[in-house]
Amino acid sequence: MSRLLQAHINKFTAVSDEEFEEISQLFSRQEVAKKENLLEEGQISHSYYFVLKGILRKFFINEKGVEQTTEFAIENWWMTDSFSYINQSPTEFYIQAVEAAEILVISRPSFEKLLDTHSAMEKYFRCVYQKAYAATQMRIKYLYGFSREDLYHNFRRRQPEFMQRVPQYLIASYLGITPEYLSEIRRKDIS
Amino acid sequence: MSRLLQAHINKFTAVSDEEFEEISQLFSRQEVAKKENLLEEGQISHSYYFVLKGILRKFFINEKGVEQTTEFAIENWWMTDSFSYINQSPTEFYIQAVEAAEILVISRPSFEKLLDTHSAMEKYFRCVYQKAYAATQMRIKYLYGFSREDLYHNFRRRQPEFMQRVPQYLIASYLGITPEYLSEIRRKDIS
DNA sequence: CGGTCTCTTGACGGAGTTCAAAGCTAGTGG
DNA sequence: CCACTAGCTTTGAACTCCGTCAAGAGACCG
Repeated sequence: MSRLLQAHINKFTAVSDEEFEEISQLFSRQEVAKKENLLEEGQISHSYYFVLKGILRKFFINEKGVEQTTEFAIENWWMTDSFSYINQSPTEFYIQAVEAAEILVISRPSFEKLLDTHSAMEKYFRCVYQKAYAATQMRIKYLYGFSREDLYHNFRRRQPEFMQRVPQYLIASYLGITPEYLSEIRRKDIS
Repeated sequence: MSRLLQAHINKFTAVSDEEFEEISQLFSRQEVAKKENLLEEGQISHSYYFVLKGILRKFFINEKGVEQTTEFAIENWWMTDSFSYINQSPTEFYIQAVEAAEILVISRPSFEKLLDTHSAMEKYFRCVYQKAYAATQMRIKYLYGFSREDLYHNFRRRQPEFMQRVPQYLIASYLGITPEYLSEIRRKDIS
């Protein structure tokens, strides 16, 4: 059903074709239109998403009513609001498609079953989380140590694919700066 | 040997006394003096630490030569530089005891063995990472959405134990503000 | 006690925001 | 396939939060 997920799992652990066949039964495939919300503030996060194609973003709305993007997910990335998912508490986030996307969805009960019946998946998700955690740690380091301008240059250098596929006001939103200021930074670069 | 770790593991999964006996063979106990470094910039992170008593902190030194604290760990918390630990690359961080501490240490080879021979531990660490990841996600949300002043009030409300046990200049370092500005914020609160 | 480490105070400066308005671009319907 | 509109990007001026520097006041440890 989805070679992409199978390949991703096999990067971290080994599952046979037969086992993956069983695993993939627990997922469903879904198309998401541009700007469609998969999750909205106040809801409880019941699903886990794996991106096959397209881009998702996670954002919240701050006190001033401004959208703050905290995470992008492209092909091969997992996405959910873990906090709401773990505690089954109302989320403070939105998950939205930046561009039309194709995803795999697994519900919480199925996810539990997945982990209980396939011990390889415990390992897989341990690795996925470990990596995601390490990445966020680095992210926090950057948020602290860098000026907004350096953040932009760093982002540009490390994630060039996002620069091309994501509109500028969303990059500003991800970097925690205003579109106006981002525009100013870019002007400096060119001249 | 350590009831604390056993209890923590049993919060997420079930291990018998006998199994825990085996598990605990892989750890060693260590005392850390105040201000002693467990890890220094440029080294490779070979160990994972579990705090039994006291406080550790992780920090890096930014371009201006200022220490930026990115994480505290108290009783029942795990600590390492995951990025260096996973990739076996030189770390950019220091890990230091804020106050005299007592910790459990497990080396990377032992950690691998732990995961390979005790499948319950895959589950345990999957849960630990999942939680840690969710916590960092929230942390990033706060770093974006809040002013430095709000960050302080939020920290004070949510982590009162740290307020009491950690000196103010370290809290400033954790919040990413100067001790001077933290002092100014506190003054406003009192009057 | 004496010295180092921590916390406070105040004047000044700069990075980044806010607000308002104008120029672009891309999608949509006729 | 063109025209129109809504959404995106750019510009500039005023303002604010927070950092820097310098100096003084406590507080803790030997």
